[in-house]
Amino acid sequence: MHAFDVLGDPVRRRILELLAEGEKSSGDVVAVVQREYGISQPAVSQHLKVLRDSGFATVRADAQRRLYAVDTAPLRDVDRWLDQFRAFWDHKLEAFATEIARGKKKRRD
Amino acid sequence: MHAFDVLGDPVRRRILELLAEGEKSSGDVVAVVQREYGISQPAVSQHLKVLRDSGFATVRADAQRRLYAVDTAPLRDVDRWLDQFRAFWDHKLEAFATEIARGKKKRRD
DNA sequence: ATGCTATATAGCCGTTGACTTATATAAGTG
DNA sequence: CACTTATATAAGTCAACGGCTATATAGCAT
Repeated sequence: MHAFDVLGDPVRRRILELLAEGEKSSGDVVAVVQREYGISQPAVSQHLKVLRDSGFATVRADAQRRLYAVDTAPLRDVDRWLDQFRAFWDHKLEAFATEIARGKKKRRD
Repeated sequence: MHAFDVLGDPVRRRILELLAEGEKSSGDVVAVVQREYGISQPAVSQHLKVLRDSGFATVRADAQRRLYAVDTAPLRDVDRWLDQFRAFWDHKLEAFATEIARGKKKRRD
C-alpha cells in the first residue's frame, strides 16, 4: 500500500498524530480512536497493522501489550515528493531556508 | 474528497507532476498518462475533475482546449500536516531553517 | 489449570472508487 | 451547415477497502 493511500484514512492519520506524542500501547490508541470515531477494537487493530506493514509504525512487545511508535521514514518520502512543488510557494529566501532544511547542497539545476 | 485521498491515486500524482512542469492541456495530459498507464481518455478526464474539485488544479479555456495548471494550496496543507512529524527528522539547526521556511514566528509551545 | 486481559486474525458484507463504453457538449474548419 | 477535434458526462461493472462480529493467541494472575 502506497504511503499516500495509508494517509488517506482519517483514522490512520489520527493514530500517527497520537504516536507522534510518544510511544503508545494498542489499547491507548483504541481508547482514543474509539471515543473519537466510534469504531471497534478490531477496526483499530487493522489500521495499526496497515501502519506496521507500510512502515509508518514500529511495535515492540511489553507483556501482552504492544507498544507502537511512529517511524517517519515514509513521511519523509512524502515530504520529498512535495519538493517538486515547493518552488511554487517557496519564493525568496524561504527557498534557501528550505534548502538547508532538506540538506540539498548539491542541487544546482 | 480529502487531499490525501486525492494523492492516493498514482495517476493523479503523475498528473500533478506533469502540471508542475507548466500549464498543460487535457489532451497533453491524456497523451502522457495513456502511454504510461494505458487508461482511456474519460478515465483521465475524471481524474482531472477530481483534481479540479479538490483544488489541486485550475483550468482555463482556450478554444476547445482546457488548460490545466497546478494549484499548490492543498499541497501546502499536506506540507503543514507533516510539520507535526518533522521534529523526528529535523534535529539541530535544520529545525531552525524549517521554521523560517514555514514562517512560524509565533510558535513557542 | 482456569480465567481474565490485551491484542490480533478470520470471514463476511456494504460502500466507494477507478475503470469501461457510449454519448453529449462545444468550438474550430471546409 | 456538416464534419472533425477536444473534452466532459452518463451509466454500468468490478475489486478493494473499511467496518462488523466472532474467535484465536498470548501473557498475567489466582
